[in-house]
Amino acid sequence: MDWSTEGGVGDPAAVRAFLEGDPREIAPLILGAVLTHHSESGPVSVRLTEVEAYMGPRDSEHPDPGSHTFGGPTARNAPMFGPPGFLYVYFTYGMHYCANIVCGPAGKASALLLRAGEIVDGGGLATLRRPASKAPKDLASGPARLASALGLTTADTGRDALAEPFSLWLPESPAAAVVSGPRVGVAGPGGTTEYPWRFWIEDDPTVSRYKAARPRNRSVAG
DNA sequence: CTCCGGATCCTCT
DNA sequence: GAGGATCCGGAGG
Repeated sequence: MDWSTEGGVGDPAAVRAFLEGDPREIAPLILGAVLTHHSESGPVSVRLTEVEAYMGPRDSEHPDPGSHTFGGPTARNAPMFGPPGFLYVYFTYGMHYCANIVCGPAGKASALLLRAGEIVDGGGLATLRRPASKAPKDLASGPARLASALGLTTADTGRDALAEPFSLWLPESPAAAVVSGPRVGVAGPGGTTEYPWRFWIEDDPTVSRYKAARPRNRSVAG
């Protein structure tokens, strides 16, 4: 990757080649990249400040018990088994969407969950989509918040993030201070320090606050 | 500031 | 059936 390109790298072929690698190596380099979605209502752009890497199925080279693909292909996770640069968007908790960018060559079933970012364009539209946010830095400070601010839903899963109405620009240079730690909200062994695959820009105010996975209420008593 | 519970339905076993 | 790669508002310190 030619990091000296003025204004960053936006050529889809170059970006897709970059995304063909291991998401754990891509993660610290993709921080600072700008993802844009041109919807009918207008564009919104987010500068990524926090991502998480998710690897492959249990019988693969890099199994990941925290990944949606751990148990193998399903209807939902199908895009993760496809080529890099495409979106994997899933619906969770009955009300939220979260978006990933598929990484690795087709078949690896790895991806980067877009956990947080700074809205750098289309702040008005992002605010309309996220009326609950109390400050601009909170517009995309969480995976469901980021997806909401960008207007992403399961209608977008499987779509190419490197072609209209989307675009992805890699930063002019890698972020100076990137740190890593265990992934947020992942229950079981995949959420431990054995899998320190959450990456974020140190001290960036838009990074989400860490929360460990919380056990659910049991609806049925013993 | 931190902690906690409820919301709400799709997905896979 | 069970539970989730979450968010938000309210209560308490």
